[in-house]
Amino acid sequence: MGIIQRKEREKEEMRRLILDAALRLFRERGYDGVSLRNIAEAIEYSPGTIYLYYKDKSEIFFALQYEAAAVKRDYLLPVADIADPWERLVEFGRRYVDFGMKHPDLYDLLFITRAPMEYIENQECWKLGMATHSFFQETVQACVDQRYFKSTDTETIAYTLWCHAHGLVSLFVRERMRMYPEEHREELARKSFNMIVKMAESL
Amino acid sequence: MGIIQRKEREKEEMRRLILDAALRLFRERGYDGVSLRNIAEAIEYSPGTIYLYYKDKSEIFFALQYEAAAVKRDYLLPVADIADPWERLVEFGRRYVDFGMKHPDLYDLLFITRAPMEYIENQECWKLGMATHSFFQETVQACVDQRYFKSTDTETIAYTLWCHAHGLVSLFVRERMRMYPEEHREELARKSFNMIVKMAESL
DNA sequence: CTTGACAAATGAACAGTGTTCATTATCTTT
DNA sequence: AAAGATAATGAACACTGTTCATTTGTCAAG
Repeated sequence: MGIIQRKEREKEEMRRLILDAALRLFRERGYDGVSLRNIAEAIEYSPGTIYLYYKDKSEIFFALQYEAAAVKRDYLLPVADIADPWERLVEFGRRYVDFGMKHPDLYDLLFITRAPMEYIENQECWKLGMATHSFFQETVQACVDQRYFKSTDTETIAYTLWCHAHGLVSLFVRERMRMYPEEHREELARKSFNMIVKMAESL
Repeated sequence: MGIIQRKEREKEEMRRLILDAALRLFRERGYDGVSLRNIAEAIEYSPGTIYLYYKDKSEIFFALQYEAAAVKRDYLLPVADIADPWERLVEFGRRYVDFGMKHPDLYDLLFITRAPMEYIENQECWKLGMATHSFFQETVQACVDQRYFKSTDTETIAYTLWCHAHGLVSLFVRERMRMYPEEHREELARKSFNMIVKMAESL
């Protein structure tokens, strides 16, 4: 009975079609700048069809947010193999920033866009994000355990580093670096990352 | 000839009425969550009337953004009197964060909300923001001149500190701290601020 | 093959949006 | 009081997210 499987596959392909078009449009014009009719037109279907696959516009957003979280996890996953906690931490940070710079639209989806956050916490996306955050915090804890820092306040250390990385990326993503010439921005970001690493070494 | 003055005053009062209502509504439901009809209804005028005072919705936004920049400047202005550059810098940071925490809606307007940034640069708001940023950078420069830091890369130091402060505030403002219990968030932010100050001391 | 049943896609319709503008009402000046 | 200027209106336009009766397409049974 391969029929229902084929149907399921076709449904999945349709979802992909919708998500790909939606992401491309969101990326270009932002969530609010894109209408469902735009998405429908892009995939050459009628507006009503989309509602057969996603119950409303926000669910498309959540689906994309989940995918963004998955991409981010895959981006960060390899650092788990690094044995030394300090090296693991630095590489984690470097990849976090790198992810944000290379996928500003996904980063925006995950950490900046206003979403009904109360509803999100029950979702898979939240679990994924929490897992990553726990891994980060555990890495900091490992550094603390091995006396890499003078301070032993793991939570504050982790949070402080996150603040810097998030600030770095989100100023970039939301175009608040216009006082720096375009071609210097990336270099400045890299320098700043190296600086916070140096600062953390003597923390 | 008090008439045209009174007219001008009335026009100004009308603008105030619109901006106050708009800010209140934006604060509650966000820029996209508020319609011009909502604003019109709130001030008990017809939708068309608003267009006699602001040419479109985004101009209301820009007016509010300018006011936010002014509030922020007034918030930060007093630190100019602090003679010691290091103390001045720390107090500047403290007030910057404080402003963001106390006026999340204004901070959002200034540093997070997606706005047609290309158009903004010619506006008064941009000048105001640039002046503040220059003051910040000059303070860092003063610290560098007096050998408060080992590093002499003023630009990167200033940017790094800004990244942290902005990350701190924007994670708070956009509700990405839900993994920390509500009642601990402010304390964590304060601890993190103190930590970055300590880190900067040995920079 | 044809038929009947089910699923998928449609597009008109509803209530909302930002914005414009001819019309109406109000106030100022003669 | 009449004429002129200014302010306010609300209907209208093209858009939005969303729903749903209707049409179209697919596939198994007779």
